[in-house]
Amino acid sequence: MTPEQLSTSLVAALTRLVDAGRLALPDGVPSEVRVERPKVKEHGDYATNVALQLAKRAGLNPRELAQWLADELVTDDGIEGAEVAGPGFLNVRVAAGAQGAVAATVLEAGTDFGRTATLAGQRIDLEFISANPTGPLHLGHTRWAAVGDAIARVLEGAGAVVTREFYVNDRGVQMDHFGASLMARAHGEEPPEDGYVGSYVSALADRIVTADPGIVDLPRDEQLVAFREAGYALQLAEHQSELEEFNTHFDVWFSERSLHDSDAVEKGFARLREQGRLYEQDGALWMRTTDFGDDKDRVLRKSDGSLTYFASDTAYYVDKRDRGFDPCIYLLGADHHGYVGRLRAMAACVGDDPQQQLEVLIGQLVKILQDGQELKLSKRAGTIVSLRELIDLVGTDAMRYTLIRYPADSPLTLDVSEMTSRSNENPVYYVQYAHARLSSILRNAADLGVGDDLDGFDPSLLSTEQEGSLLRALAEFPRVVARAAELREPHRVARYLEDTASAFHTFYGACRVLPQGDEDVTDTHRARLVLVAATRQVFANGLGLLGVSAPDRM
RNA sequence: GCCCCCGUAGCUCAGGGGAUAGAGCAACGGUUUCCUAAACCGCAGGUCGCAGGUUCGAAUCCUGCCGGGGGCACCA
Repeated sequence: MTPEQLSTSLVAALTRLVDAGRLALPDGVPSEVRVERPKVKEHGDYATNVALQLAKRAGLNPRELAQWLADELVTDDGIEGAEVAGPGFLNVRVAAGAQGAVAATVLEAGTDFGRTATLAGQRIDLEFISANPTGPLHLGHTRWAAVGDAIARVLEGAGAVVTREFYVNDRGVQMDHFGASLMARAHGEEPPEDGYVGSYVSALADRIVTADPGIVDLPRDEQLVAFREAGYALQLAEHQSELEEFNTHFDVWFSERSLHDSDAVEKGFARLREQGRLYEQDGALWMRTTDFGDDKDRVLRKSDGSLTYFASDTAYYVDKRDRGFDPCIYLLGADHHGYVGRLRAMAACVGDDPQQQLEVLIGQLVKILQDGQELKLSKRAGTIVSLRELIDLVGTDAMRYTLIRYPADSPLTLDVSEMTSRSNENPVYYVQYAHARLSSILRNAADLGVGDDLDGFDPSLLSTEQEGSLLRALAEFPRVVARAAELREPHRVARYLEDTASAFHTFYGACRVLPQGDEDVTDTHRARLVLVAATRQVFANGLGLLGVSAPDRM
């Protein structure tokens, strides 16, 4: 019996009470009843507070209503007992057979266990990182890479179709500063005042000159462009290969220039004009974002004829919507928080509902400590902890997991020594180890000729406390994934896996799975092996949602 | 001046109306003739920033304040 099935039984019980005229609910029977896993075992396998919530509306005593529900519920074969407790909680004990059947449910679903249809039909655009191609990806980008990618995986787990996009700001003055800095370094000069000074600039310049020695002899104007374009190409390629190595795949690398090369910007303007949100003043073209709560109108085309970043952003959004995405999700760093208001206003200006089509997730910044001192990250100053360095130091799995297991909207402080530690201080090993241990049992079982197939599986043999805890943990997985997708919070999956790993390790310590010595293979061995196989499946699926590997050996 | 995030164990952080507030790390003690000890078991650790309010019930929701981080505006 899964929590979903219990919830369904409770709704059915409520419906029967209403149909029998014993219960009157002004708002009707709720479509879903929340069921939770109690913290203490005296409170049963599952508990619900539905009686407390409905009693007032129904004009009843909560305990009385809970008792009626209990009486209805126990007519179900899968329910062993139901008791009223406290002010009106209903504590439910599930029959061992019904609970053990969860293992079979998991195995039958296989890699699909955990997938739901809660977001089915949605086509979601998820934009994240979107770093300028003027320097390496750093720790902040690394957080969005891990979290953004995990969000995409979780959304897909809930049935959505997701496109992951990286917006490349390859236009504007920053690019020229970048080109000028590369050129200066190639000539052994200091970068200009607004230039980039990190050591990576010199390294890039060297690579460019090595590949094309004649570049330094070009006229200054041409040379700057040549350096800019060569540097752009190298930096972008580096972003792409590093992110692939970090197990973060983008479906679309969207160039800002392409918006201007096509008619996208004009299409954006046309949309705004249709909506009556465009006007000219002082020689500039404005969007009337104040119609939708922005604190001032925004310039799209300056009086000198050049287009603002916001013009690109508007065109980009319109382009996404024209490609059929709903909603468009942006994952932005807290340093871009001031941008949210005008993005929302912009979406409204083109005729969308910002509550529906546009969603901005603000991620707080990451701090990194080394020897108790904060490492200040600055592309300009060249003090960068880059994605490349992090992958080399910590490894993709540990780095991804560490970043994903915290909610993105909570500020995060990581310690270099802790992150670089490959010891068991890192929770990722705790979870991966569970998978490795499970795999090992299955290998040994194969050697002993004990099958984990479902023929003759007797779920009622999984009756110990530890087996029950583990089964309930497994049954929780689909709800966790659905909730993580709904809230865009993949850290819930990581925390869930940690809890489930604990339940498994405890089970492992208490329950012998395989026969010892010359013992005969019993149905209990076989049942436990089914449970082991099911548990391994959940870890594999869960780690997959985080983009973290599930090793068979450690 | 306004807006957003945060404040929970010594440290890093979960929990975001429900029963006795949790995990990891750090500290202390124990467990391996037996499926992976990267594990398990035990012990210890808390005015959930402060003050009001909402209600059967608040760490959780509302208001105010304090503290930390970030953003916008203003000034230049």
